[in-house]
Amino acid sequence: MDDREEDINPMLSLDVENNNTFSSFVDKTLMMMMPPLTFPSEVVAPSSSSTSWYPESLHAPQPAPENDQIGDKGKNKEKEKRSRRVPRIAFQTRSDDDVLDDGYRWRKYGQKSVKNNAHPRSYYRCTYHTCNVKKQVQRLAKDPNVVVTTYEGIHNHPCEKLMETLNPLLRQLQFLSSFSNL
DNA sequence: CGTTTTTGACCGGCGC
DNA sequence: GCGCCGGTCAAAAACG
Repeated sequence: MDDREEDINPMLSLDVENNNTFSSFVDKTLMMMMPPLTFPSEVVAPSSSSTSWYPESLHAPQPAPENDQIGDKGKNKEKEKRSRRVPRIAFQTRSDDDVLDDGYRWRKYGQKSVKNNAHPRSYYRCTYHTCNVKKQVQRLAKDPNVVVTTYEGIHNHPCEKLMETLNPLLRQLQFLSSFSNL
């Protein structure tokens, strides 16, 4: 059961310019709308790989990574260890605030300094019991005004805040539609 | 008093 | 093997 292909959605990044504009609104709305999807837990569960899941652009500036040709010196194993990479999404936001409110509740579980970066990187995990979606937040070494938030995994539960705002509306809808039943 | 943050320890992968 | 690096754990502190 291990060799499900995971190369779906390797990396997607958006750039959001201003924090107080429509694009910011779209950003947040996107974040709130994504989760209502439900997945079998095994899709979200195993994140055992400790390989870096950060976009290359966030690592120390290094020369172009050649091609996919990896060390073919001698016998290249070609084992292609198929690191079960979980879909990751990175958001860049120009903001003074490190934590943008995406509607979920997160518990911080670590913070590390980043090489070549004055600002640390913070690690968060979704607090919902069976949901181990993770995200990390850091500032760009160059241009510390930009906050990069990288999400890993897909929430297997609805977003509380979404429901909070949605419930009154649904109630209202229900109420209004009750008239058409008469 | 339950939950979250802080922070050094710990651990696995990788390059030398 | 050794040390660096990135990621996680967990105990204690902080918080509300």
